[in-house]
Amino acid sequence: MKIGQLATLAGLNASAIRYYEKMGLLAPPQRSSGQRRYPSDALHRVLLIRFASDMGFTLGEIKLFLNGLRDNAPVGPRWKKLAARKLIEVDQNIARSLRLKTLLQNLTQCHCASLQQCVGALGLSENLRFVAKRARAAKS
Amino acid sequence: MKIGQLATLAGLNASAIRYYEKMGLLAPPQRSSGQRRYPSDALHRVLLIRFASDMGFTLGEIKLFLNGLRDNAPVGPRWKKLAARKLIEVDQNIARSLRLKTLLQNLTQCHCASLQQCVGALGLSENLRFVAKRARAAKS
DNA sequence: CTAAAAGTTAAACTCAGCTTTAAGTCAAGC
DNA sequence: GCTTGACTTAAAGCTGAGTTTAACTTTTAG
Repeated sequence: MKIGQLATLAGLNASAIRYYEKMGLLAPPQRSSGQRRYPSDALHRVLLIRFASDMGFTLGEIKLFLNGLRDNAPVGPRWKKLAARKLIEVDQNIARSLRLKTLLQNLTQCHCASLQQCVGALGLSENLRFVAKRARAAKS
Repeated sequence: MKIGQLATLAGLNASAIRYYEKMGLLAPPQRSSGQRRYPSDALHRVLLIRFASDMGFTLGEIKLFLNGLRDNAPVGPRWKKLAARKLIEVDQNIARSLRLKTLLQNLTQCHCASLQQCVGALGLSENLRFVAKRARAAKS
């Protein structure tokens, strides 16, 4: 299979496939007069990369557990550890998004003429100060 | 107030304040022998920018409704429209995150030795193909 | 008075995940 | 055999929201 076909089947650009190879996620395939020729199971591998990427893993993380054969730890436990950590991130993201949603709903439903009025009316000024305080604390 | 104090109170770096000014979100303040001197209400403005930024608005969007006095539309309705649109994005983000959470939970709880086995066992292969198909469709 | 801390600028750098460009080589159809 | 489309490379560009750097000036503390 040539790179264009693989890319089409995976829903990517060919440049993305080459990028994965360069980043060490995809083994360099055989070449036929300079051009890459992929075995058919390469598609599964690429789809797996896309899948993990869609799940929020960085390419670095994906590389870690796809090429982890040289490490001592078995692949399964390491992968589960990664997944568990990502699960925490996802949960935090959900919690944050829910808070944002509440705030946005309040803001879209209020009858103020300006955002500044809204913020005052909804008592968000304290929120603002709190956020700033936390940011200051986080920096020190 | 000098820029450092404003930055500290807002929980930002001074460079961020200068960046906001450069991007047109913050009016250039008075200067005293070349240095910026801010009135006390500048803090409120900066906090407002941070607040909106935390809510997921881009600086471009924030600029739009903070400096929108030259436009015809009143600030309130325009802001609400933006907020409503952002609300949709937030909802999509939540939905996506919830799906990811389910997948990650399944993956962390299964007993496969490798991710590839997991994907097979959980019937995610179809998912992968579906994702690829959607990606192909989205490109055409 | 002097040294350190905080201010100034423009321009370059950061992060991730690619895409685009330029300049060339190879393959496929007529 | 010729054109067109697909492939090759390295290097540069893109996005957003700033940060960092370098070289310099101003303010503040001792």
